[in-house]
Amino acid sequence: MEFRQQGQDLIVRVPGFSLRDTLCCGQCFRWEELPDGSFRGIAKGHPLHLSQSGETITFYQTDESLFCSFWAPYFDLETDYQSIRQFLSFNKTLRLAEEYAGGIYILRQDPWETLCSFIFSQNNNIPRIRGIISRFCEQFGEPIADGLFAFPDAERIAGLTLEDMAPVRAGFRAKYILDAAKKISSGEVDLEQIYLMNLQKAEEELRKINGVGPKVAQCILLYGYHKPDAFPVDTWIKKVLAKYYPKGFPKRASRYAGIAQQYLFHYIRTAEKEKAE
DNA sequence: AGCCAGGGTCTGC
DNA sequence: GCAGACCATGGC
Repeated sequence: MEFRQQGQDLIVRVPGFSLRDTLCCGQCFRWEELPDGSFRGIAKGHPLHLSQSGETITFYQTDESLFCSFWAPYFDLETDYQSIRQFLSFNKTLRLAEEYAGGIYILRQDPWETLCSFIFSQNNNIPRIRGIISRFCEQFGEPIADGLFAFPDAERIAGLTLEDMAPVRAGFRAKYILDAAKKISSGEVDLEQIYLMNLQKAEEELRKINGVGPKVAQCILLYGYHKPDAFPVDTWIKKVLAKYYPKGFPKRASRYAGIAQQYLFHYIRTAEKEKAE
């Protein structure tokens, strides 16, 4: 990864990285693709507009200090994904998935936002998850920039009633969000401590929250805590496991099982659709 | 109309 | 421990 300032923008070269695949692969729900193919979004209260052309990413209106302290870690630009991809390619299906979806980087998202996002995700589809989260932030988050809202903090949400949540149209998930907010803001569950825990303890801790089961917990650990061995199993991954790994997922991949999972998820959902066309 | 969507809880065996 | 009903909502 190399970068340089160009006027008010920051220009970054990241070979192998795909901005679109990274932002549209289902790990995050708040980035919007504009008609010109660029993306606009907000993370930890920082608004951003960026685009990709070839191996070059342009972070508009971004200075070096914010890039180094926040955006480079957020997009995980310091990690060597080429060697991870090579490591995973020992298996034929993994190699195909890696070749197809290897441009995906695993973001370092905020744990609280990730927790809520994947509670909203249960028994739901990606477009509707995006809509729910968008309404949630518009209703309860601070306006930051034109049309962009911060993700509301747990303390704010803990003070809401189910009635307040109605406009979000989250269905049965609304009560889980309120339970999460109460347990986080009261300190009953400490999101900071989870960074220090191993996978199993971390999952146990997260599952103290109503509406957080194994799949949601693993998503939070992978996308919110950047634990690359977390392995979320949803309906799509179940199909992959049944079809390609009836004897179990290769143990050799377990160190990067979450990244493999993300490649497989994107591969099975989009590559097969393309083939059908 | 019925099924599915990045599931979890609760009940009954 | 494990299957099965049930849970809101929207797109197809």
